[in-house]
This record gives sequence, structure tokens and C-alpha cells, in this order.
Amino acid sequence: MGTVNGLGASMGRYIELESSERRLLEGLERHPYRAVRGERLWTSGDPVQDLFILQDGWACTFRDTRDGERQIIELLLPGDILGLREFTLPRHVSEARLITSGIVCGFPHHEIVDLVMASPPLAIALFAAISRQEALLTERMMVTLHRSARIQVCHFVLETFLRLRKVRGVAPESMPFPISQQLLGQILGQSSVHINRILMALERDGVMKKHRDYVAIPDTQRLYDEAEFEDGYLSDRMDGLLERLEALRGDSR
Amino acid sequence: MGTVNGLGASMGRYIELESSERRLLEGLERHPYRAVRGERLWTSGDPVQDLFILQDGWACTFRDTRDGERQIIELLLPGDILGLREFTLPRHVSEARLITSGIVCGFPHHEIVDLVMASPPLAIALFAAISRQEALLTERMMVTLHRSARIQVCHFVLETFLRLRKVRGVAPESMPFPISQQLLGQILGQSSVHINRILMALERDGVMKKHRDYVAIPDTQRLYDEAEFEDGYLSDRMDGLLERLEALRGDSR
DNA sequence: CGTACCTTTGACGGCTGTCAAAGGAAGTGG
DNA sequence: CCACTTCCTTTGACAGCCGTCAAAGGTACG
Repeated sequence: MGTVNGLGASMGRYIELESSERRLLEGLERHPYRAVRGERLWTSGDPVQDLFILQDGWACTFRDTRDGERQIIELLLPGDILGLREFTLPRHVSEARLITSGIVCGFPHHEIVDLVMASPPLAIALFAAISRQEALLTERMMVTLHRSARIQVCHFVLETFLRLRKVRGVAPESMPFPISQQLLGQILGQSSVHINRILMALERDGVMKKHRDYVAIPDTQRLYDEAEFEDGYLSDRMDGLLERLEALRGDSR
Repeated sequence: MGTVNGLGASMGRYIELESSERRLLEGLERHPYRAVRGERLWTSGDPVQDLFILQDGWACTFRDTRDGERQIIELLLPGDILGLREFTLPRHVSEARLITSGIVCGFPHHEIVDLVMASPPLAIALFAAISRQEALLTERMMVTLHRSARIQVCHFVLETFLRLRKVRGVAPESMPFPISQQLLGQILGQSSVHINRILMALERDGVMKKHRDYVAIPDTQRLYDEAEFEDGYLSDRMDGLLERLEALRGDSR
């Protein structure tokens, strides 16, 4: 609960961090800040200024269609970076909000430039982070376009469980899940009414039971099967590039 | 037709290239290679080894579902880089193929590391390139989840027209479009039968006429309206970071 | 204790997928 | 240059998943 997840942990998924790099990253987290549920970090049309490290809490980015529907683009969990997708754009094309109260650290987007200059390995780790966020998006697209709503719901819950487990201990019988049925609909591109019917059915069938702020998963394997889940896309490994990065470090000494 | 589009043009969209950077990029294009229609550049499960610069021709990346449906993830046009999405992964999770015959240059993925080390501005330009590819994906998701198939088709054709126009001259009355109805279905996540009905209707209504290898667009503005198109996401501008990049260049001298 | 948000349920309709089959157009080999 | 094969396009019938509209009951929070 109280665990705070910073950039060090996040980038450390991909490469071994040297102490100097750790210090660089900590420099970006100078200003932690309590954000309340629903708080807006940026909105569509804003000039891009800050990126945010989500140290605690859940957040999302989204866009609204011209007739008022909302599509969630990313779900951000503790340790994730908000704004990586857009920091090279002149203006934001999405909006970002906290789903729960949490702790965020903002830093100016141009500090990414400094980071890239100071440490090529960190630059590569940033590429890795972007790739992972994009992989989530791609998988979401595969599932929403080719699978029934029931499978979509199962898939999303399981994916979130696995992501969360990387960051902190999670028990399947009571996994934190502060996502309303409406929000779930906005994530999967479906109506909240239909989401409700599916959650009812999943509960009836003993696959999962969603409560207000958490989900109970009696049988994880069962959920894998229901979701037709293949978890390769969640891997943090970066095998092929590591030797080159090590060589690079050797050179710079 | 015969114009060849390399990395210089591609990265030059985002930053002003210095001559040393131009030379670095040309170094990646040592081995241009004629690839035939349908040729496979990599497939799912392959260890990640090379990225490819598409100098001429059209290509795509895609994934297949377990029951044999195919989803196109990206459509690549001349000047685009194939493999940016995945170069930090240990293995490919997608497959890549040429849609038409063309010219590609492969280079080992670890040369990206060298590039990032040699020129932080180029590293930032790579971030920009990834962001733009991701923006295409996001826009596709918005449209496929929230708009009718008719709008989806119009949107995709117009998007492709605008992308192509950045690279070479295109006349709306005969825009190259070597995309079969089946492929169009695989891009938008719909059945080719339904795509056909929509193309028939669009022709009847005078919005566009798709021929085997090209599309005729009698009235571009009409297509904008039909597509409910908002083109902000196609911008190459990178305003906010440029000063910092200039400062960086000043330092390194 | 009231208000706002979240969940639940029913009725109805339409967009889009599936199945099936036939007709064109382009490319290939003899 | 012709025959053949393969890919691409077109059309009809039918079904079902899921959206929309509407309304009521729960639950948390101030």
C-alpha cells in the first residue's frame, strides 16, 4: 500500500543502473506531490511541458470523440511514466487524470534531452519503456477488434493483475481494481451496460467477481483460459542490446 | 515513382541535421536491397536482429490471432523505419512483409545504440519517429472503436493520402493505393465482405472510387467531412524541445 | 441525511460477421 | 499467344453481438 515506486525501479527493469544513473533519475523526482482522485495533469491542446512519474496510485490518459464518447488510451500503474508518448509533440493530443489519489512527480520534458545526453543506456531504457507501453496498446487493439467483450474483460483484468504484480505483492483473491464499469467500458470501447452484463455472467460462472475497488479471482489459470491470454508481450527482457550497452559503458571509462 | 526515400529525409522531418549526422544515417543505408512483393522481413518469434529502412514500396507489420484472423498493425510508406517498435524486445512479436515490391536497407539493431551515443539529437528524433508511429496506431484505435466502417474506410484512405503526400507528389484523382479489400479489412479489423459493400456505397455516393492499385478522390474536402478527419496527429513539429537541442549542440563544440 | 456516483435490468434495433457462390482481372508457363 | 491458376471483387441470405434508451435500486461521501 504505502510503497512508493520511482523511476529507478522502473528503468531498472530493463538495464542495470549505475549509481550515477540512479542519481540522475532521482534528480527527476525532486518534487513529489499528492494528487487527488480525478486530478487532471494535462488536457488536450495544452503545450507539452512536464512529464510525470506516477509513484503511487492509478492514472489514465484518454481522448474524447466529437460526440462525447471517451476512449482510455493508457492505464498507468505505480512506477509508470506519464507523457512519454507525447513529449516530442508541440501540444498534447490527450488528457491525463488520476483514477485514484496518488503521488506524482512532474519534471520538464526537456530534461529528457539532458538525460539522453548524459547516459545513452538510460536513453535505450526509455526506448524500452515506450515499446512496452506501445505493446500494451497493440495487444488491446488485437483483443478489442477480434475478441468478444467477455474475453476482452478477462484479458484486461488479467493483464492488469500481471502488471501490478511486477510492482508490488498482489493476491488474486483481492486484487486492487478501482475501475468502475463505466471506466471499463471506456477502456475497451464498449457500453457500460454491456460491461455490466458480462461482469454478471463472469461472476455467475465463477471466473471473477468485481467489487467496487477490487476484483476476486478464484482461479488464475481459469482466467488465463477464459482470456485466451498469451503473456509474451509483457516481458521486460532486452537481451539483444545488452552486450552493446556494456561495451558502450566500457568505452566511456 | 523512382524516388528513393532514405533516413535523412525521414529524420530531417523532426530536426535540422548536421552533416556529420547525415553521414551517420547514410552509414545505416549501406546495403540497399530489392525486395519483391510479399517478401517477409521477419516473422513472429524470430530473434530481433535487423531494422529496415523502407526506401521504396509499401510494407506492413501484422499479427495473426489463434483462429487465423490477421490484424495489420502498421502500414509503412517510403521513408519509414521498420522495426522501431520492437528493437528493444528479445524476439519479434509480429511479422513484417512487403505489400508491393520495393527497396529496403537492413541494419543491425544494436547500431541504434551507437547512433544514440553518437548524437543525442538523433536519439530525440528517433523518439519523435516512434511517437508518430504510435500516434497513427492510437488514431486507428479511436476510429475503429468509435466510428462506423464507412467512416473508418474514409479515414484510412485520407490518412494514407496525407502521409504519402509528405513523401512525394500525389494527385488525389489517382493516388497510389495497392491495398486489396481483404487487406483493408485486416487493417480495420473487419470482414472483406463488409469492406466491399462500403466501397460500393462510397463509389455510388461519389466520395471515392477504389481501383485495383489506386484510389480516385474527386473532392478532398468531401472526404475530410465523410472521414470526420482531424489531422493534428500527423504533425511533424517538435517545437518545445528544439531550443534544448540547440543548446546541447552548442555545448558539445 | 442528501446528493452524486455506481450498478442492475429490460426491450429493441442495427451494424457487421459468416457462409456460400460466381464473375472478373492479372500473372505464369507452355 | 493461349490456357490455366490464383487472386481479387461482388452479391445474397441470415444471425447475433452489442449499442441505445429508460428507469430503479445501492453505496459512499460530505
